[in-house]
Amino acid sequence: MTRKKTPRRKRIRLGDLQLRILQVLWDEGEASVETVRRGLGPQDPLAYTTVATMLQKMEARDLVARRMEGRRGLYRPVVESADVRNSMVEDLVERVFDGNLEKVVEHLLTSREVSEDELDRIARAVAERRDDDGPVSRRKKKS
Amino acid sequence: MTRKKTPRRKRIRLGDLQLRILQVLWDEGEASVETVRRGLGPQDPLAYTTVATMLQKMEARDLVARRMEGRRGLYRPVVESADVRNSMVEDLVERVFDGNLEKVVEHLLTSREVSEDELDRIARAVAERRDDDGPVSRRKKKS
DNA sequence: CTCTGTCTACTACTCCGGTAATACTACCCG
DNA sequence: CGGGTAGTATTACCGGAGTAGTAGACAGAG
Repeated sequence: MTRKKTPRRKRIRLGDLQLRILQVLWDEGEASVETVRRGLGPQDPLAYTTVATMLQKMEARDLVARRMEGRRGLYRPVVESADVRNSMVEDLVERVFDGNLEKVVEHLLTSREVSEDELDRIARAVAERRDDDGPVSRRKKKS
Repeated sequence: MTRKKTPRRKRIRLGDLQLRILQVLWDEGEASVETVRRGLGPQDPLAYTTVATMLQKMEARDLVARRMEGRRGLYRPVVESADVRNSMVEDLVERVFDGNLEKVVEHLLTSREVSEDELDRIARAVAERRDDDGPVSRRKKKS
């Protein structure tokens, strides 16, 4: 594939905490360590320094960026949520389902309780996707 | 019947190698270290001991079981592929998509190149699933 | 100007996946 | 019989995630 259009097509693999932190940052836009810490939820609160350390590590890996405001650091996500999701899904599809998309969907449908409702919406999404793209598969969607 | 067969609903999280090893074992049924090693593919072959070590670790974690045949160990998968897939998918859906199934499907549909063909098959799967669910059980999920 | 609380920086430690070298053991072959 | 071969067991090491303590810097309260 080698698409030059996307510069950093690096597979991103994140741990739990990192992901949760990013989620906070995506919500918040920019946040101090304390804000992030709070954003992680009240249950089983982490030490301030834990969050700080993690953020540092993530900065080192260019997952987030820091901007100093006075002597306070404000963190901002560098990677986009879509990219991360993408990476992780791709990763899974590849690792577990051998890259086979249908297998995944099928699995999703059979392995969980799926409500009529959900089924409906999914069907609709598929249909939409279908005429949206017309009978052409190789066309790149330009939205 | 006591409690050996207890449906262990434990989330399984596996690394790359572990997953690949399991895949071999699922295929093979039962395999020696060497067989597994070969099964991992000719490209970038791992040291025998690497595979052996990994298998040991996995045995310790009850992912695989070992049976001695003479002085040779034959490994057999303990976890089932469906369970593992399930775990990993669930994990992802939860971690990344907040448990929202549609989001996943939608993501799958928009983030990759999806061929007509695939769309077709997916649509069919959904439809099937819907039918399937009709007469049998009208179960609603927790909304 | 000093005390106290907040923030960052640095360091440390555990656990696990991955990778492998070494060392030991038993078997088969010539 | 003796040595190569195949197998196991033991041990080690790295990197990354996760968790946190401690030290140092500074700012605002009196």
